[in-house]
Amino acid sequence: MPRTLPKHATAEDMKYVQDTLYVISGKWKMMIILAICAGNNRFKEIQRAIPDITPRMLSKELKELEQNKLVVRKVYDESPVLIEYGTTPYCKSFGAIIHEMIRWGKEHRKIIKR
Amino acid sequence: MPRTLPKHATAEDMKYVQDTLYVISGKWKMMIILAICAGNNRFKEIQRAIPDITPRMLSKELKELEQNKLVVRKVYDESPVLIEYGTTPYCKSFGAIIHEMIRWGKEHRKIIKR
DNA sequence: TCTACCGGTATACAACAGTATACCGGTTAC
DNA sequence: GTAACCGGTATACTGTTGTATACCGGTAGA
Repeated sequence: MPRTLPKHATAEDMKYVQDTLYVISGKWKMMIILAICAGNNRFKEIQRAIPDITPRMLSKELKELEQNKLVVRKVYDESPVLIEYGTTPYCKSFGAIIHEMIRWGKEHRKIIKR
Repeated sequence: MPRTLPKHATAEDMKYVQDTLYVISGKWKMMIILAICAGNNRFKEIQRAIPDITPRMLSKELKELEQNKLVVRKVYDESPVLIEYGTTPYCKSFGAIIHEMIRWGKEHRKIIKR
């Protein structure tokens, strides 16, 4: 893993970075993913797991996550119909970034505090 | 580098992630950092290097980057006074995340396109 | 029948991020 | 003196993001 800034990052590279940022931007997206990973798979479960989120935001963010294939929405055609959200294997590829962010954020707080 | 999502990420961890996201959020921050890395160290140089940025935004983003110690503002007391922006060694610790984002964004575009 | 849960949607609004446009005082080059 | 560059600031606006609050039809249990 390189520890220097890319000196020759192209405009193309920047687009990729912006894409990645776009996909995870949004106040609740990360929390939603983690809530699902923690076993909250139904709409109301996720809502309860994330105290202050409104159903409107949850609905909206879930749709975006689904479009970006980080989350799948499964409909079980029982009665009453059961809906479950799950993370995709692809979503797990996100792990590296999340861990890097935790590490960097931790470090950052130390740096800023002095 | 772990390739799975953190199953037991704490609320604390989430704060760090949000912090990291906060520091690099902003439409122009990444481009500003890369522009400086590419050798554009003066205000107007950076402005010319990033075609559509307004001086207001450049000023604002530079201040935030300075507060977060990713960028330093050096004043050379010649006449006329010369001001130079530079990235900090700390800023380079960001490299890992940028590279991860480029990699992931590239991958993501493939995934989404099919 | 009444209440409560499910998976959401509708409408209106507030807050924040970003843009457009003009301008500032100081310095140097013609 | 006047034009152009430097490093920005001021004001007003637009656009996007997130919030608040209420509500929907369908199902299940008492």
